[in-house]
Amino acid sequence: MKQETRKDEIINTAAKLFKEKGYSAVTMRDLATAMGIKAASLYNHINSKQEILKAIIISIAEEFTSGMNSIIQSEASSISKLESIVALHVNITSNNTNGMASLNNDWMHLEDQLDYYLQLRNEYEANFLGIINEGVTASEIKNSNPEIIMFSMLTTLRSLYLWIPKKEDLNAKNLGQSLSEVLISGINN
Amino acid sequence: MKQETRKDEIINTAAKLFKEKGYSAVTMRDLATAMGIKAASLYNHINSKQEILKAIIISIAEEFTSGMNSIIQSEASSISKLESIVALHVNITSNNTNGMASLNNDWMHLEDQLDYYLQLRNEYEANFLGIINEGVTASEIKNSNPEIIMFSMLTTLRSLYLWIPKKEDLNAKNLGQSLSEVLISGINN
DNA sequence: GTCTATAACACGATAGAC
DNA sequence: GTCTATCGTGTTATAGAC
Repeated sequence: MKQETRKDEIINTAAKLFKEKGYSAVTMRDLATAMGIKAASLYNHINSKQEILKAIIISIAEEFTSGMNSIIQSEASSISKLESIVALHVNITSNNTNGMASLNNDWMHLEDQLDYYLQLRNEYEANFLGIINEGVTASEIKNSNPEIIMFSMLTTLRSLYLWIPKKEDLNAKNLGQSLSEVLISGINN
Repeated sequence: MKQETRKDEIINTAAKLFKEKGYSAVTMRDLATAMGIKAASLYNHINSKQEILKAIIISIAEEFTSGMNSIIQSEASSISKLESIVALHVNITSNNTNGMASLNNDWMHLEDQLDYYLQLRNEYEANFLGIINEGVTASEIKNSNPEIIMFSMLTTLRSLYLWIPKKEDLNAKNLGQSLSEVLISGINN
């Protein structure tokens, strides 16, 4: 575990504030106050507000891409791959709850890196849908609407950042298992 | 169908812009440009930017409260009530896709009406959870974690505004049925 | 109902002292 | 590494002409 630099501290504090009010509503003065310093002092560690947003979002997006690549290269069943995706979201979100809020809500405020982010997101969704379609072909998954299935799963997983902080008693493994069961097997008797 | 006033036109245009960039990132100049007028002219129809946000969010929140009250007063089964909740979200979101984005993402920028909004939201979630708990007691719903069930369903339903505009071929009734099946019966064979 | 002009203030970012 | 002071610009909103 590398020790946290002052720049990391700024980025983590910013992520917390961005979660509460969104990127546009958080000023550099807000961020400085939360750090206990003056706004001008922030610029000794970072070059711009935009750089902070980029640092938060792109690193997480690349984590998802990397995790998805491992999953699609495995030879597990489609259902098992979906369970791995649930676990991937639970793990990344548990480790960076605040950053996930920016990824979900403030990606459109990326400037230089917007196209790159959208590319990663589109690839991720295409891989996700591919797994579901495989599962339908293999009769592991019901032959209903694959896009509705992906939409339902992915929006639930993307919203985990809102919910994990309230449920600290559930560890990541248990949460992943419970959530997989609800998403895959449904809720009715 | 009452005819659209200039004020309604401003509110609807604002909702569209708020969906794209969020309340804080949309300026009165942006809004005026989208309307084809100058920023100062907006103030002949509305009193403040805040008033626009309030008009968008509170009316939708009250629609949900009203719909939920009808559902809990019915004597349907718990599963049937959940299907009605899905239909409620599909209907409201279909009729006001842009406004749903503000409800989900910009409620924290409400000033005077923030407490009222939070009260409506908390009551809605409590009623939702109550229906699930009833279903568990009546053995209609699996005895797993009711909060995870609510979280999963509600976050999917709250994200419908992102998805409905892309799927104009599906009408509200079909979408509601397909989504109910995925959420209630799961996806596996 | 829309315009031009502008008030009053907040914003991101920089310069230079310590 | 943090500060004070400030630049240039953008922000919501108002005043008053047409």
